[in-house]
Amino acid sequence: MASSHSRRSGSTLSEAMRRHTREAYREAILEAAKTLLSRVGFADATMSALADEAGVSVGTLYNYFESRDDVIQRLVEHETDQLIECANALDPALDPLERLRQMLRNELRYVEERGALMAMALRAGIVHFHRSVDAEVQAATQVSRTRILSLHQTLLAEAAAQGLIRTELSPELLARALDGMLSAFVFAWISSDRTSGLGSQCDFVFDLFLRGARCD
Amino acid sequence: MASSHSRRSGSTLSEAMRRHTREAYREAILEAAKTLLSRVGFADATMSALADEAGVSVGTLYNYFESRDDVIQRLVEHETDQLIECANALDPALDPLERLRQMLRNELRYVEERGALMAMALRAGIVHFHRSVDAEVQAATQVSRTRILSLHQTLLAEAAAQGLIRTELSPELLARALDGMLSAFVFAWISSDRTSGLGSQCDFVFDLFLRGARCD
Amino acid sequence: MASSHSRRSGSTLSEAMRRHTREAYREAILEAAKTLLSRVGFADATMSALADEAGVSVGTLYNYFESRDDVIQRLVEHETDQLIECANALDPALDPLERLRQMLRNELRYVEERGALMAMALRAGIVHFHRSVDAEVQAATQVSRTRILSLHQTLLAEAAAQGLIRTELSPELLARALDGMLSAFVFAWISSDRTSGLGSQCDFVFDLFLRGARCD
Amino acid sequence: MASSHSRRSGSTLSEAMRRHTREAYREAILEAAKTLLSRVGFADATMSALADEAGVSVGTLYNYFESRDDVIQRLVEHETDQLIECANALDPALDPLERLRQMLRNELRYVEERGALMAMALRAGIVHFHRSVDAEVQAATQVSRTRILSLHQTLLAEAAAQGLIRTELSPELLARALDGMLSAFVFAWISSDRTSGLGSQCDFVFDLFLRGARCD
DNA sequence: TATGAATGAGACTTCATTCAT
DNA sequence: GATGAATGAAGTCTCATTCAT
Repeated sequence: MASSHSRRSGSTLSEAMRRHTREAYREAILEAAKTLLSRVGFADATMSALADEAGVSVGTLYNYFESRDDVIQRLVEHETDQLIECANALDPALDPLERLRQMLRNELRYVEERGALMAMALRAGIVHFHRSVDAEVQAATQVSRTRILSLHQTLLAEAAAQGLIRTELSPELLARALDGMLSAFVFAWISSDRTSGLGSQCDFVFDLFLRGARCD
Repeated sequence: MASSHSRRSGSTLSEAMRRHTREAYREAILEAAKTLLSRVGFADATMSALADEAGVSVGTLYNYFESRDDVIQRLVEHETDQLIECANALDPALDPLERLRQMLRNELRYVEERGALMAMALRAGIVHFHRSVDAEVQAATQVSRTRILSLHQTLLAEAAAQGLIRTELSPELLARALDGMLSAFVFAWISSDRTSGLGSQCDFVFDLFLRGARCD
Repeated sequence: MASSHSRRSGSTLSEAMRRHTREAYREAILEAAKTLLSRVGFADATMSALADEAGVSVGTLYNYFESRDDVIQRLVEHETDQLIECANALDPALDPLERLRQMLRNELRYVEERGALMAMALRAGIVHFHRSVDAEVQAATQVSRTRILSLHQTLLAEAAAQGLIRTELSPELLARALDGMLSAFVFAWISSDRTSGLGSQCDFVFDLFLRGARCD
Repeated sequence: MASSHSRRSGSTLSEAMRRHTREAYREAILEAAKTLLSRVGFADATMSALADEAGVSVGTLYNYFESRDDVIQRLVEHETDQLIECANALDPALDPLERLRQMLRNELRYVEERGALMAMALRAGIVHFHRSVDAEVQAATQVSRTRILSLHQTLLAEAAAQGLIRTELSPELLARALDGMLSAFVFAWISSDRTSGLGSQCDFVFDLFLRGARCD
């Protein structure tokens, strides 16, 4: 009745519904992609396997994404967004180092709960190595990774400004080192049976980062 | 008919010769593989490309290696062997931390000089992500990686025993963290134009590892 | 349940209206098809593109036509009808050769104005070559083509009867030859920038044809 | 014995043999392509069908040609070469018009004997219409077609110079018209059962052409 | 009836591996 | 042993057609 006018931008109801459905599909496919990638790796995450995982046909994937690379790229962005959302939710009243520690905990928890492989890829730029994952995707991954790294870096710079950490150390290099350590633990966790709490190792890493290994 | 060589007799001499020749071929192919992988990545390192690089035919590759995966696996092992050889050549009179620092320097120099990609694979288990690099290869890579890690770990344990580093810290976890930091710098170097000296960053990392970031 | 329209009763009025609407839709779709085919060729004239061009949904196309091939077939017929309509509108008082000349001019103008590709298909049976344009469509195209040819042929036969052209030449073969010449010029025009007037070349062709066919 | 030296460009025997075999394969594939295209049209001449026709595997096709388009392009060139070879074999002592008539006869005989469709494509530039027959192939086809047309055109120009045909008619347009007429008969022959002699119609066409083009 | 998302057969192409010479 | 052409499974992507809303 009300929707009989095909005015531009009108059709509020069914239009919204359609958009909502589409978005749900996209999300479902990305979710399936994450699961699949975690299970079989980039390598065997073929479009056919992804279709199976998502419970749709191959053609449907191409109704929502332009190509295999597009799926990966969107997934990387999607995951990054979620990580950064977590980070932004931190209490700004805390001192920078405490906020950083919380953020790292979040990231590790995220890895544990959500999807190991993607997070790892985010951390390590691993997408780089896969055939037919072309330059654009790699660049996008690089961007995602940089977005997270700069959050860390910013907090480290703040900490330096407040005299909490040594000022002669470049925040950029510090962030890189810190990230590397965490990545190593993520790798180890993934290669293991993934039972031990990954989050609990955050303190070890962060403490080592702050105090160093040397005897006082 | 004409192949009188393959008689049973007189094996000692020609046998040794044959073995020697075979070994030389294997080495040459592995060398070519390293070069090729460094240049084009796992993705485009097809058997055909490898044959070209090595200056032999595709068929010949299969006379020396069982499969593409086998080539990769042997290459990883081969490279690991060389790294460990370097490590073993270090002066045992030095204190453990100094030996460790030297060893890390070696590894970084190795990355710079020999082949970024392979070294990275060694450090990060990246082989994991490539299609058709199957479980066995991944396991072998893991083993290689563990062999290097345990050298680091041993030195850290020694250092702890001599009271040079905090004893309440697990050498295993310390080695993992240290490795992660270095990996991060290797990644960064590879992703950059690879001009800045990678070796020079060893001290930054090792110093950070020892002293920590915090103000005194 | 709600669809009270499809009751058996009161068919006359609404039935006519429905039929009229349907016909309008069909025409609109065929018009869109002609435009699209002229612009992008058979190859890229997908059903989706046709739906866009016609401003309807893909599903709607299938409410009016049985298949993609059906659309093409009906289009060919439709275009042929129009050409023949033009031909029938010619002044019957003129002598046969003059009527033929007018008809050829009409055809060429039609090509210029309406859609190069379709017309070319009509003239040359090109539909034959496109994948998934199946035998039935080809046959229909052939029929359309033959309908036009026979008009030419009829006029030539008339001309022969009136002693205007040599009678020992088969009107069928003459028509074929004439058609071929025109096709060649159509092809050339299409392959060029399509700026030069195509219609103006009609006289060259027809004159060439006549001075050969004409009685001495 | 003699071939134990792997000198550059040496290995005369096996090298020549190999080249010969390769060439034979290429020819066989092109021959199969011609047959297949004649039978099923461009449309259904898939690589898979071509492989079947040639009695090889799909992969083998790609050892000899870069792509499907490449096959078509080479085929067009190949056929053109043969046609032109025929033309060049004509007795230069004959007068131009007689040479032209012979040439046309050759072409028609060629169509009858060798492969209708390809020849038609050559004549009509039909390749233009097929999806995924890209610009380069079309250009190549155009070139091939032009090569043949210019031979005709040259002979017509000669004839004009010798006062055999009207000089006020452009040889280019004459050639085009002549070609169009022949094409029409080729089309008709192909669309028919292909039993009637095509070659025999040459005289009809050429006579028609001449009595129009000829000086009074 | 109109819609447009889902479907899946099928096209082209790649490349690890085999095998006849 | 060395060679390199043949093989064909497998991958990505397209698009005519169907069907639930």
